[in-house]
Amino acid sequence: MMHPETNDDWSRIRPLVARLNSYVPLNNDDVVAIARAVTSVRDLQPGMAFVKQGEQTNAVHILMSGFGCRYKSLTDGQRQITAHMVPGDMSGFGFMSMAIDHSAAALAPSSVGLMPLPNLVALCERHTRVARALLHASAVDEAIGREWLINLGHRTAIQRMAHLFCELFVRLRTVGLTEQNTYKLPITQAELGEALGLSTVHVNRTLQELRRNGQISVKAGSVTLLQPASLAATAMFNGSYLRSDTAPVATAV
Amino acid sequence: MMHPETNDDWSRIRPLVARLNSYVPLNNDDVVAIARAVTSVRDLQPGMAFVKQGEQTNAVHILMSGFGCRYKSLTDGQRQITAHMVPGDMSGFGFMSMAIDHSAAALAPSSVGLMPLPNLVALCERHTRVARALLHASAVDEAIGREWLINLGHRTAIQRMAHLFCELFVRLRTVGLTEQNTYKLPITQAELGEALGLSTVHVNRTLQELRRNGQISVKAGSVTLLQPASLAATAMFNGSYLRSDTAPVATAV
DNA sequence: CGTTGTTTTGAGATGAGTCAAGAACTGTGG
DNA sequence: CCACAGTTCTTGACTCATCTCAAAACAACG
Repeated sequence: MMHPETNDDWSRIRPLVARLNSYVPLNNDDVVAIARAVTSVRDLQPGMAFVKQGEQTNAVHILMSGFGCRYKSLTDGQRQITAHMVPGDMSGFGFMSMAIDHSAAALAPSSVGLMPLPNLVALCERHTRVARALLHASAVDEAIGREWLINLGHRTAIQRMAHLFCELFVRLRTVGLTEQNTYKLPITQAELGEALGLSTVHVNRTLQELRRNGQISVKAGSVTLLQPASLAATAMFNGSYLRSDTAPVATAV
Repeated sequence: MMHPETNDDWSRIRPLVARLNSYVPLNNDDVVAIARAVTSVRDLQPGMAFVKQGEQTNAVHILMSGFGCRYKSLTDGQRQITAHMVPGDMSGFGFMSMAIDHSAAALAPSSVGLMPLPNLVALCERHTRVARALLHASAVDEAIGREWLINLGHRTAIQRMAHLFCELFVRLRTVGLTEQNTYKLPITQAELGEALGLSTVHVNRTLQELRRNGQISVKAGSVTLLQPASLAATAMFNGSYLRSDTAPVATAV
């Protein structure tokens, strides 16, 4: 008979653990408990939704690998992406007896784990640190949403895009998915536009401008921040909202 | 010696209770416990902040009366309002050991109550219904944020404004602060613009258009929805994200 | 009745959208 | 290994929603 904690289980929850651990240091017990609370994991192709608007859910979805997003479909057939999901992110847990107002889907080949609500509750009760880390994570998610609001409300196309690249860099670095200043971003320009509230055409032109400025390079679904400081400056990016430390003014990127 | 529950205490938490009760029916015990968990109440003049970016807090703030907002200040001196606060709304509770990323202030003369974190925790532990209602409320707050993202990302000026007027109508009705199709909205056009991501000038012109269409009337800080259905249509407003019922497609407004 | 903040109007500038078409990939089957 | 179909990316020309600047009308308030 096989033990539930295989190597596989471990690597699967690594991003989640990395993220939570960045907020509240966890011990081995905590990590084992998290691994045990995740029941099933399923693989998704790009475009497949794992949370659907209007449904009710009794489990929390955790992105284990790949890349995803939450979005709302609009009446005119368009959609607005309201958040990106990187490995270690989970869908909010405030939707118990409520029809959920948005959908979530994979943007790249991904795997998604399920943590049934009872497991989550038990996990939080027995592992205070995990509970605090989860609360912290959800506070950061909210803060990200607020920053997006500023993006759409006050920033120009180039600022928005630069800001998104900075945000994703920091988030992916937190879960150990960056190499130097490079990370995988396997999404189309159209999808970028759906998140940034820009037309595909304008996304393209804006990307060109960032490349022309020597601020980033994009090839084969990978983004490299060539001049992180300059990029952060044009984005008016200050990463402190993504961090747990209480430093009032954090260094750029 | 005076009993803690005076008439005053009761009327103060009425909006909060109304809101929570709309999500999960509460009994008298629950209500009394909520009233007791609120320690101090303080009055604020327009413009005064009660949550400040960068601070840490060990209490939740509850707007008892008046009108407020959360916002982020930008480097260029502008600010983006990220959420309106109507009576019964509370500041998120995910910021325990964390520097908060935004500020909150009164937009009209308001009173704000404090609920220390220990009280909140005890309240949730002993009153499951209240805990569920609070979670529900915070899920609705998140949903509102997502809808704002769509506002800024995909809707035109007139749609955004119509949407905001619909949203506020439903939210204020939930806490019993509407009369017929009228509610108090004691904020300036400039402040409207800060929420909608529009210049003051354009706010003005957009308001005129809504008036010319006979969709709303605005006088002396009061808004009246003259043609709610028409307004909801131009806004592409569907209020189901504000409600607790699970009806898949709710009626407009 | 002046001072200050808010609303309204006008005119010109511009960032981003739309439409349309061509180029460059990507993967697939012969 | 090539040809083909389907995306995705790129470019150009034109339109338009919204912004900016600037000033006037109005309101509130001591």
